[in-house]
Amino acid sequence: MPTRLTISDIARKAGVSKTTVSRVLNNRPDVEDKTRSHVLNIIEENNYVPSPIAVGYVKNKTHLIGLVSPAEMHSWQIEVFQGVVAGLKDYNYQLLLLPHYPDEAAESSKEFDRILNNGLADGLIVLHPSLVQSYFQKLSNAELPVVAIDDASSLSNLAIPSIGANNYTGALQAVRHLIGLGHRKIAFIGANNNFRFTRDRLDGYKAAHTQAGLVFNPDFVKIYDEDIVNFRFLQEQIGYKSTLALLAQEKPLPSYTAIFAETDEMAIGVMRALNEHGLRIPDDISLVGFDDLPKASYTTPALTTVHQPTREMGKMVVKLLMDMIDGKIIGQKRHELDTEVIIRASTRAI
Amino acid sequence: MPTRLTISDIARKAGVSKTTVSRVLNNRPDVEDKTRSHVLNIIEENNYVPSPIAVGYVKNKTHLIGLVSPAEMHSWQIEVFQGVVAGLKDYNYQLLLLPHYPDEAAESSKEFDRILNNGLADGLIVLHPSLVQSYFQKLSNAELPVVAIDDASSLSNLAIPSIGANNYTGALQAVRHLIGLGHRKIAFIGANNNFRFTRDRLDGYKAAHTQAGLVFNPDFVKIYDEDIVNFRFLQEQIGYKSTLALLAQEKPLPSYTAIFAETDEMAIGVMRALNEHGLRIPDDISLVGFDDLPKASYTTPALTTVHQPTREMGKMVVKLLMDMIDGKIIGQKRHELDTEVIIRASTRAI
DNA sequence: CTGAAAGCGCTTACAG
DNA sequence: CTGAAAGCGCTTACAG
Repeated sequence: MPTRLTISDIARKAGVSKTTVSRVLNNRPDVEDKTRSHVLNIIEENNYVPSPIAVGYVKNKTHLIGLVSPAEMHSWQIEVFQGVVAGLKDYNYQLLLLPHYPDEAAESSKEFDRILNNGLADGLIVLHPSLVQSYFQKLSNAELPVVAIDDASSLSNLAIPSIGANNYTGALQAVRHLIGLGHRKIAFIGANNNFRFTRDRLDGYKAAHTQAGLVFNPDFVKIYDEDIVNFRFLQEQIGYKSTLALLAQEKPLPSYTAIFAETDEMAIGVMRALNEHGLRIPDDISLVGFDDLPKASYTTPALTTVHQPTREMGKMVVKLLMDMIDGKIIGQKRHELDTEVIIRASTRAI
Repeated sequence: MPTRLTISDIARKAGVSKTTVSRVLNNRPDVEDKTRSHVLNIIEENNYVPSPIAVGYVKNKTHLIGLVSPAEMHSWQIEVFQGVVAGLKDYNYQLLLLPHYPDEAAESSKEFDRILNNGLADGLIVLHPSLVQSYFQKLSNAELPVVAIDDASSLSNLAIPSIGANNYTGALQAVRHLIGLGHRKIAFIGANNNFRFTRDRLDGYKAAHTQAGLVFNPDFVKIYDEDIVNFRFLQEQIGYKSTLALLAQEKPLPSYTAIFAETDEMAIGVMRALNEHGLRIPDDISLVGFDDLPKASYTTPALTTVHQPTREMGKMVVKLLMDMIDGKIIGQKRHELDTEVIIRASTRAI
């Protein structure tokens, strides 16, 4: 096939006008059956496919969904991403990647402008929790349908609908599990609460204490306070450093018998720190993570954690965006999906 | 911004013709400096960005790269994928996902036609080892630049350039590592050799024996022969089942002291089978995998394996495709990148 | 039910 | 150095 066939070629071969071919292509009712099947035959014979770029151009609709994410995705983001891809199966849309490269953080506003003005996508999915607020501001002003996944925007009441796990309940369940095992002194390790999910998980931790009639000890809550530029690479270190700080408080042995880490990556850092101090999991200290990353079942011991329905979240975000594009929905709502505690080998009764 | 500005708006505001604006936009030299800077100012002031779809349409170039992959990517594919994204940073191209959904395998030819005729991408990256031959045939006939990653096409001499790890040398190194530790009887577990990489790894295993003056025992080579429809989900099972078959051959104890598994996923299956039979790694049997997946360092014991430079492969595939699109290269070559044995805890001297 | 014409937002010869 | 006109491959009123 040297040069691609156009609608004119098909019209000529079929002996009809381009208009009629276009009608057939778009399944318009106002075409005689005979004409339609004849044109369809010609199309079939010649293996003709209309140029998507021409169609997109004239219809002002590309059938492309832009996915804004860090260039280097974090394990959790990849899971959601795969859910998005799975969700797209049911729609006649394709996914365009709009990665954000962190080294351009300095001029990130410009970089984000480039992404936003890209003009190629009919809608945007934001899978980038640490996206700067000003960008969300711009997004919410844009005419483009946008939906976010576990984002920071919700903290400032921007008009962007979002989807996430029920982080509050998830944390509540996790800590309840520990309490159910007899633990009474449970430490919390997390990052600063610039993120909605970090805040919610801490709240869940506190609520579990309250509901069980326990008072949590603020000394046992380690919030890593430095600014988190690159959340992906810092998490393990946050877990590690926070645990060291926690251990330094009580010598030689800590009084808490369990630790709830805000993410699995942090939990892995916790494991490393405990290991180095000769503390055994779960014999000396029980440990619960959050996220249920694929690697959570490969740690030693396998990590008890809170499962997030990442695939479902990906699928749901697609459906939501599609509804927005179709004008069926004027979003702005927050949707939360249920979590589940996955009990593995890092927790035990005392 | 209610309606988007067009080049005509800018031309009017600047008091020049659309042609001149277009020249400025495209950095053509034949514009007076004064005119250029004036137009540039107007563009800047109005925050004007040319419609990529219109530009793509008229230039017949979308600046989009299509990535053909399974909808559900396998850990190794994700690593390469991230390399592709990283590689794209240096080019003015964006990535369009062209996932293949396996349930449509029945009519996969049609499904692949849809992808191929998509017409939106200026070039294609195929990250889908089990892609059917007929599709590669079509790809090689298409006018579109295509480059594959560790594909099956090379087996049939199709004219598609490809990139992969040096699987032969990688396997050679892995088995040499075992031989260096004193192992003399080393089993091999792999899948059928419909894939170039499976064949090469087996060849490397054999070569290591030959070069060391050892004869390998064909009874110790377990090739899982059933057709592999969904490589992702079967690997762990292949490792598991093949190990069981291997163990059934010699009772109660095997005479080999090490196993080389063709992939890390298979190695994980091997671990499970050995565990169930009360054989300890590495005390009773040493184990080496291949791929160095992220989870390889989280297994118990941490897996000694062959590292593939997946990020580099991703970057390289982008560069190659860009050169092809620019007409700098008429590919067809196979490129291989070096591997490295990562020694962890699953191997030891005997 | 069908077709001629205009137009989407750009670029590219062509002419000056 | 600059602009008028044609054209890329479709769709969409409009007229019949």
